[in-house]
Amino acid sequence: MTTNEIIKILEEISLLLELKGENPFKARSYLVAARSLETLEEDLPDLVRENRLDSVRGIGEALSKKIGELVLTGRLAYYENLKASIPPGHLEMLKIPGLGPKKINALYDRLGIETVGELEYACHENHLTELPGFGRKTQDKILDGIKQILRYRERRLYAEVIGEAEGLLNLLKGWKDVMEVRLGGSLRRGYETVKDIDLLAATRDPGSLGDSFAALPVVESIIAKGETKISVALESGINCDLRLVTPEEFPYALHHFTGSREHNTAMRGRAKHRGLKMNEYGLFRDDQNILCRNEEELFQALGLAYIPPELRENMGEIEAAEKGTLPRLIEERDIRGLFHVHTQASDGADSLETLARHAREKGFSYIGISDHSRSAFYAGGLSVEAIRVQHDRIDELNARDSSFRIFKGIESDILPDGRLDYDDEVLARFDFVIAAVHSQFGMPEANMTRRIVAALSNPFTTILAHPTGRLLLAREAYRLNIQEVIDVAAAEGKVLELNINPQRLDLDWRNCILAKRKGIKIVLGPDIHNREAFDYLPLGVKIARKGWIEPDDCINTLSREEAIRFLEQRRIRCPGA
DNA sequence: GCCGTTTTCGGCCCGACTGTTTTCAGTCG
Repeated sequence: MTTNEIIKILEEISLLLELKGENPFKARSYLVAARSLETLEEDLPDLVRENRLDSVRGIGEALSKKIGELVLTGRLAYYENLKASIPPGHLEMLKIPGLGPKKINALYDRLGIETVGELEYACHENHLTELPGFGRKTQDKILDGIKQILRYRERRLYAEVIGEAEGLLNLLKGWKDVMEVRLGGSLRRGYETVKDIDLLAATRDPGSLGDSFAALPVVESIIAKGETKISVALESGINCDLRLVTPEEFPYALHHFTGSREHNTAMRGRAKHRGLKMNEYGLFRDDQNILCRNEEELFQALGLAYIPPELRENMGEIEAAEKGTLPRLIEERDIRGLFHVHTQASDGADSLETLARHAREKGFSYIGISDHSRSAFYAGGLSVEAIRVQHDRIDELNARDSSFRIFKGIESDILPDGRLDYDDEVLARFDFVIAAVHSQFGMPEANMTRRIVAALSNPFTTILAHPTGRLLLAREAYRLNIQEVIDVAAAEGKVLELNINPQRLDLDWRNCILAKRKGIKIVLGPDIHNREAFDYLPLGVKIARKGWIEPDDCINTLSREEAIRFLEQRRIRCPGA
């Protein structure tokens, strides 16, 4: 059982406990443990075998035993019993807005409702209005909620939402009553998927601003509207919250509505510990607000360095901010060149010349071309002859312009047995080799891990592309011991790709944190199949920042000369090259 | 279920909005 599967089970137990009406802090403790497992530095089975699991933050005696059982047997009796004690449809019913554990249990006790379908039927039959604590409005809201979960996915890709969010932001910036406005929530934190758009505005006139916002043509319906918060459903199907505060409250509110919830909980705990109270309106000692003009001063007031929004997931950033060991996160202007670019020679839309020109115009100093290898026949993988033709062309272009460098690379399939796709003699001709899995995704974990480890151990491999193969909201990662892959990559001095295609964002940022700690270099790979993909870079950098990546951790920040040297050094180690 | 500069027991972050209520419970973030 992989660590990821164990994390999912802990999260599910937390929900099941809520449904059972257990102590909410008990339910939360399972979530805290799940977050800790996400950035575990050591191998989970090792920790279990050596009885050291309870040294992990948020894992005590009971959870240590339960996680141990999962690791060693792949099962957990406690979880199975818990699951069996609750109608399976109740978990799904939790997703309906406005329905929580108490109401779900009331529906079950009074009406015997076990599934979303039964609930929908009961609403149509008007049965909910008979229940104490329920009324006509609740019933209508539940029906709407059911329609909504059937109509829309729960989460969207960051890239799918950011355009609309920035559009609204810019619109609000132009309104005269708006003194300041920012994005908050998961969009500001650069989370890979988002549930809604959070906007925060400073104003002296919240009433009229709220009315104007609710009246926007893109607003399909109003979910909730009060003094400080307006929730609406947009025509695009995504929900948007606008929070309204005074300019004085803005810094505290910005921090509060940026989250994450886990980060906020830890921050408020820290405040409380120092005899302070923290909320969206201020930071108070007794009833006296401690003046903070911006987020920097707010962190300072709590004895912390400024924590960039991307890091606010309660994954060690508060401790680092206290000790002054926060990373100097990578920025877009640090990027000097790109690797993982496909041309018309395989499945790219643009020619080598067009891509090189475009990259130069965008201010880059180099690109690394990497078309597909011959086994990727579906993608027009390159024959040995086609490679020779491409290399001649690259040599010509490089000779013509010494200020810009085109590197010769290949995205070589990792064959099912772990070999790369060409003989050593051919592999030795490239400046760099990206190894990637494109077939037989369904292999058992041990085989897939062995396959990728073999590719990482190949001296010709420079980079491992999209290490887990996931497609966000569409396809799970292949079954893989990512811990082992990271360890081998570290030992072999290989580069791991953070593929910045918005659907991939793979390596996952949580694993970027682990890879960085092991000293592994990361490459941002736009996986360019057409010129538009150059626009992936802002999101790619944001996700890299979320993975605690600093300029020195990332090979895209190398200057042209440094990149030449970096790749040359790695080639020298290859036998026969 | 976790955790300890007040603690091995008793806390555990805090407030807005809604709907069904005459003072609050449930849900949400």
